[in-house]
Amino acid sequence: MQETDFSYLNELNNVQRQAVETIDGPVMVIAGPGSGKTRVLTYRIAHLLKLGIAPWNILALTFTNKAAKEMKERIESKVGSDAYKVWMGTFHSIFARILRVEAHRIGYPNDFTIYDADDTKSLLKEIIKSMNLDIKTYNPATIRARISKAKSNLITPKAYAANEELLSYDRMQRVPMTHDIYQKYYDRCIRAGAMDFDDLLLQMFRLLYLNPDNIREKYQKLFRYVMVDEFQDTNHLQYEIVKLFVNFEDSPNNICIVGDDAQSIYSFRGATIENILQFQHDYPNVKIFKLEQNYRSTNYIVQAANQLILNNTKQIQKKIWTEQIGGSKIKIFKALTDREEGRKIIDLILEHKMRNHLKNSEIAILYRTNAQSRIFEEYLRRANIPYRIYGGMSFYQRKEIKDILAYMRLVVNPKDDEAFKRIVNYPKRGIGNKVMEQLLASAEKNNISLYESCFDAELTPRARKLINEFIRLIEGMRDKNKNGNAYETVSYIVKASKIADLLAVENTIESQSRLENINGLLNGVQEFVENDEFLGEEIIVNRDLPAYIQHISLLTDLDESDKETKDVITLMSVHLAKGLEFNSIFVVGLEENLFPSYLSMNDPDAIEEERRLFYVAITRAKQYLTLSYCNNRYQYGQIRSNDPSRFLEEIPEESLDTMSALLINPPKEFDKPKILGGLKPQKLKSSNFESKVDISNFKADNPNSLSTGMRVLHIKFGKGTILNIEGSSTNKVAKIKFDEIKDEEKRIVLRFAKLQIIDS
DNA sequence: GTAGTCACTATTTGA
DNA sequence: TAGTGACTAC
Repeated sequence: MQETDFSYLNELNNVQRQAVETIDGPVMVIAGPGSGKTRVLTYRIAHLLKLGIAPWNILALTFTNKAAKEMKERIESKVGSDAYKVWMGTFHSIFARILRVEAHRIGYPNDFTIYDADDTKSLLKEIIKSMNLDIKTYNPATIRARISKAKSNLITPKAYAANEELLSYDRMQRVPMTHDIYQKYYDRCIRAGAMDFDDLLLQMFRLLYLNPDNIREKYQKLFRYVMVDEFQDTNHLQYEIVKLFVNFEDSPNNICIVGDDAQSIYSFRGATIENILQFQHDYPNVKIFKLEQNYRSTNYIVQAANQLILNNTKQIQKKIWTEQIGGSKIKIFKALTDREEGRKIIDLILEHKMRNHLKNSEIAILYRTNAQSRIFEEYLRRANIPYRIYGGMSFYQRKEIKDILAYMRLVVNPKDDEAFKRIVNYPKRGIGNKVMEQLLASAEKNNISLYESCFDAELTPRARKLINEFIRLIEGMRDKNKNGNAYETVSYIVKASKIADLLAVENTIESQSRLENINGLLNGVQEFVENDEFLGEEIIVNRDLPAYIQHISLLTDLDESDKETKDVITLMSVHLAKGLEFNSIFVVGLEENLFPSYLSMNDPDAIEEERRLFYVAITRAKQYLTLSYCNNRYQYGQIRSNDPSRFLEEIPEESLDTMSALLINPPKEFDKPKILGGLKPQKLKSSNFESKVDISNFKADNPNSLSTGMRVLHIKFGKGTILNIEGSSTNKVAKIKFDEIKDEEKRIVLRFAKLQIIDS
């Protein structure tokens, strides 16, 4: 090792430095937004390495792959490639890796598959139906949440069935059979060699707790230094696992947790701030460091955040501060409708970019629910601003990808019933409900998986023949996998399954893009196969198909982000934005019943969580923060009107740009001045923010008066030129090139379209 | 067994 | 509104 150089410690402020240097015993770091939390964690790990601790003796658990990846890269820049030998990753991915080696000790195959939310729901549905229960009463999504919560609280099916409190709750909810469903679901997962997301934690706990072959000691010895990021987001189960790693006789209790109670926004999935309080109780000699200096935002934003969070009753006292005085005040915009909100925000972004010389990548639009993204997407496209939407449908959730993935899963683990169900008749091979019912009955009778039941189920000759062909297909793929690497297997699957052929024959824009996605998947597999990966003491050379499947099962949309570092505007939910920062942030849809969500309205605790969520939203902004709301919004197909969000009132007046009122609609609408933290109604102008298509003046012309070459206005696409018109009188179709729609011209059916002639 | 139609309903956040 | 499930016709 080179001459040890600790000069990097000088790059830290006082508290940060203490948190980094206190490596022995329990440590708790309470870190406000933008206070250098990641910095502390990365420097701390780098420091441990510099002190000669072996990288594989360090366990660092995060909540997102992205956070782990970023930290690894930052540690690498300090200490080199040793960074990659640190056990660093999400709870789920680290535990999945351990279980891939140890699962056989607790009744699962090491090549277990991971059931995602869809798999779980589909299995629950099957179970509920098989019990002759009403699928509407027993909503699979609700049951899933219930089971997930039970698992997060270490309640096994047996414990559930013995828990009078839970049972009576279920009776009150008129779903008394929930415990039975849970038991059946649990058994079916084992039968299928599958773990859901919660099982990755629960089975990890079981492994350590049951302690076969003294396995617990092995990991207690290995992980000499344990760190947990975003501790406020851990649930009970996660904390219990961490304690099993750390607590043993004569343990030095080298555990460091980092978190911010004010940013706890995941209670819906079982996270509990109680863990932070409990931690102080469990480790009375804990050393606590509070990072309160904010290096991210201007004072207006920091003060607004401080004031806002004071409205919560439950919190650890702290006050964040910044040296960055001055800057832009917070702007608030009001719109009449959700569409107008979209239009205004995009207009504002255009102007904002010009005036402040911002790149697209410095701007983000944040919203409470993913459904809100559509309107912004539409106006961004119209304005020709490149953007990227996170959340919603991710690459690995696309149908074509999940189909291929299902083949891969069945190849690796033939007991995977959910994969089986998905592809047994895709592409169509004449195996329908009838045959499926027989297979299910046979599997149930013998307590075997569906695939296993294929071999000896009694079937009609026709079905027998089809099933045998299917078995041959899958066995062929399995052979391929035995001899080749993951890439070769997946290429073979794509070909042999005939999915690629099917899409090629279809030959639509849709199917083309599906084919491209499949190619993208293949490239991903190849990349995975070629890249070695470190973890622990040795290089993980095992880049096989099971490893790949596991890898992508735990990926999220966010993890794809830096693949293309294009200059685009970011659109995402506030939840996803946690941990990120942007120069300019737009938080939209600040209305009662939306943000805060209507589901939290009657629950003070839930309102506090919504407030923390808003706290997270505004503290993402470095320099510019803009908030908006509207009176009327389309929701579930009807217009609803909501009051402005209570959170707007909670922003201190000193932080607000009163000039932004000039851009708000006429006073007539402005009937609740108190909402804006004391803002008075003023003479207002809205002309700056008219859209390119002014809906109030729009008047469609008779389609028969249209002809080639005319300039027309379309209510959705804006101005354009008619290139030609074809078809008979009632079915006329016009080809129109719109000025602001890139690349293709649009084919517009005149019977439906509303076009106004602006120039003939 | 499959494809197409119609009616219904559930509306948050995510590893 | 959009996605899903049940039902019907082939």
